[in-house]
Amino acid sequence: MESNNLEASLADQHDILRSRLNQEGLRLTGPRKKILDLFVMTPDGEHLSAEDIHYQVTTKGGKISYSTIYRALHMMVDLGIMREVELAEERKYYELKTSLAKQHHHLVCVQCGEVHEFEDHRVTKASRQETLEHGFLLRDCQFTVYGICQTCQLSAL
Amino acid sequence: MESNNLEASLADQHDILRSRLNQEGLRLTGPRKKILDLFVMTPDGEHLSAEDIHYQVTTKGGKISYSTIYRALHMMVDLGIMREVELAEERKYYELKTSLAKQHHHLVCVQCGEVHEFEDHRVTKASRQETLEHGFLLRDCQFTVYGICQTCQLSAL
DNA sequence: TTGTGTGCAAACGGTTTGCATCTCC
DNA sequence: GGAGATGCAAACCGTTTGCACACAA
Repeated sequence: MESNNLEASLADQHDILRSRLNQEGLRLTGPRKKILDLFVMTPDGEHLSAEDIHYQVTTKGGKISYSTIYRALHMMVDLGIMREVELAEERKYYELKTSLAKQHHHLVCVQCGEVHEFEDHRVTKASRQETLEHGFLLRDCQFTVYGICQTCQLSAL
Repeated sequence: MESNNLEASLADQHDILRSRLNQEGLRLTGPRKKILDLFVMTPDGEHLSAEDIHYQVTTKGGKISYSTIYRALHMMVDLGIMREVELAEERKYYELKTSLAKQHHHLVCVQCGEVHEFEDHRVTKASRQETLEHGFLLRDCQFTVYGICQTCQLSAL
C-alpha cells in the first residue's frame, strides 16, 4: 500500500519533470531521476547538498559523479524547480520548490546544524515593501536566523 | 580642516582598536591599521571583501598578503568588531559593527551588485520571536533580498 | 626579549570544465 | 541518427595553513 503510493508519487514527479524538461529540449535521464527522487523523499525542513546527494546515491549502490549532480542542480534552479539556500558557509544546499511552497525562512543552529523552517508574513511584507521603494524587481529573499539550539546550550554547560 | 578631522578620527579608531586588542593580548600592527582605515573610510552601505581590501591597499602603493587580510578579518569578527555578510555567493563580505549600528538588512541587485541597507523592526521582531519559540539563543540573522535594480531593468530592454 | 604577526608558497575543498563516450528522444 | 547528458580527471578560485622571519609591547 504505502510503497505503491510512494512509487506512484515518484512516477508522477518523473512525468512532471519530464514534460517540463522536454519543453526546453532537455531530457529526463537516470541520474536526474535519482536526484529528484531524493528530494521528493526528503522530509520537510531538510535540505541536500551535492555531497549529501552523492552519499545517498552511492550508499544505495548507485553511481553518480559530482559533475552530473552540480549540472542537474543548476539546471533545476534555472527551470525554477529548485532553490538554492544559504544555510552554512562551506557549501550550498538545495530544496525543491513545490508549487504550493509558501515563502519560508530558516532558523539554524550554528553548532549542530539543526534547521527549522518557518513562515512569517511580516518578513514577506518587508521584502515586498523594500523592493517596491527602491524600484527593484523582487527575485528571491533569504532570511536566515542563526542561534544555538537548546540541546547545544545544555551540552555546553 | 577636513583632513585634520579625518586623521583625528582615524587615530581615535586606532586607539579604540588597540585597547580592545591589548585586552586580549593581541597587537595593533601596520596591516591591521590599514584594514581598519579602509572600513572607517568606506561609506555606509558598502562592504569589503578580502579582494577589495587587497586591491585598495596595493593600489595605494601598500603591500599586504591575503593571509594577513583573512587572519585580521577573522580576528575582528571574533572580537565582535566586524560582521560577515552574505551578499554574493562567490565570496564573503565584511562590515564594521559600529556600536550604534542597528540591525540592518540588505537589498542586492543580482545583476550589478548594488546594495542598499535598510532597517525593519518587523524582521527584527520575527527573528526574536522565532528563536524564543524554539528555545534558541539568538546569535545573528541575515535578511537578504535579491532583485534587479531599476538601472538593470532598463538596460535589459 | 619574546611571543605575536607577517609573507610566501603550497595545500585545501567545494565547484566547474574539457573532452571522449554514451544514451535518451 | 544526433543533440543532449555523463564520467573522468584536471583546472579553478576563494580561503587556509606551515614555516621562517619580522616586529610590537
